[in-house]
Amino acid sequence: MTEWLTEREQASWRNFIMSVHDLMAALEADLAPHGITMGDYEVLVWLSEADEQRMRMCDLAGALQLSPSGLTRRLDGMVRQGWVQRASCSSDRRVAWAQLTDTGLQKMQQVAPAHVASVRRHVLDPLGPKGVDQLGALFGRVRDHLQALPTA
Amino acid sequence: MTEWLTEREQASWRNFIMSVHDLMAALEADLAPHGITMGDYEVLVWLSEADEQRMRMCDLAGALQLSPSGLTRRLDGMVRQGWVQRASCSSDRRVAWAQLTDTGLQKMQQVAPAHVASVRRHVLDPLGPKGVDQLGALFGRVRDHLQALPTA
DNA sequence: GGCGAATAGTTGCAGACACAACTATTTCGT
DNA sequence: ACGAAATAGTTGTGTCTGCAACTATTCGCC
Repeated sequence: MTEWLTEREQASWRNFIMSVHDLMAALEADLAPHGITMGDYEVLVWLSEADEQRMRMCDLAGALQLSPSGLTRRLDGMVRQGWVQRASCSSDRRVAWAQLTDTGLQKMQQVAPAHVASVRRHVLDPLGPKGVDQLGALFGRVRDHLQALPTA
Repeated sequence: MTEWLTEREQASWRNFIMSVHDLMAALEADLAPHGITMGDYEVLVWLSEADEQRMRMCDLAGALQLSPSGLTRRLDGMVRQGWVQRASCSSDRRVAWAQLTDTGLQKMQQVAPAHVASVRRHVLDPLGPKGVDQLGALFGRVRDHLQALPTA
């Protein structure tokens, strides 16, 4: 309840805040030579894991933590590249399916090893197994806490 | 060196990735009613801690992990609000100082408690002292590792 | 059954940011 | 001491994203 952070708290917090930016930049940079962004890659991953390799736009937006309009435009680009298709839903004509194409699946399979290696190199290896478990536990707690008060 | 992540690794990694987005959004949302963004707030913090409460643009950009042009525009906005001033440097006429104003310092002092409370609420409290130390240690390792290979 | 509310998606618009190109100034090698 | 290279900052441009407004469809309650 104090007004300020302790030295320790401040050091930890800044370590975190400043690492995140560099980390994301490094992952993005590792993926760039393979001709895809993290954003598009994540779409491929979610769709590839989904039932029939397709998702409703709104569910996909939720999974990606993206606004509806943001997803619309991201998908526009991916459709242009032939990685996904839009398909209409017969049972609910409001929804649009985002459907992974064969090309998209191939792209994902082609790029995934590089991304996995990148995550390993920048995060998992430096932290070690113990550290990775800690990471998961810490952010699990943060996540639970955040979801407990979504609109506070 | 495996091609994929283990279940454990995947769970930890996704916990992290998805938490970060929500966490930043929550911090931003807590600050918004006070009429300032995280980005501008961080500028105020850095300047308030700096010698004579001013920094060279390039140093400030580095501290904020922002591109030169990004900082130029952010400062434009903050100058408009009267929180900072630009000043020229007599010893090196290439550099522009970003100088915190009294108004800017007051603004920072006024909103800081809210931000500190927000960080406590969303991160430090859920993690506890042990967790906070772990957080700092983990990202210290990530950060060291990243800085070891800046342009790889 | 029918009308208001909720939900799915897209589009217009504005903001934040990075990269590239440019100017101005300083530093360094010879 | 002079010219090339490095450094500091700004501006032009394009991309990504979110919010607000809008249409279309479905759901729920009377």
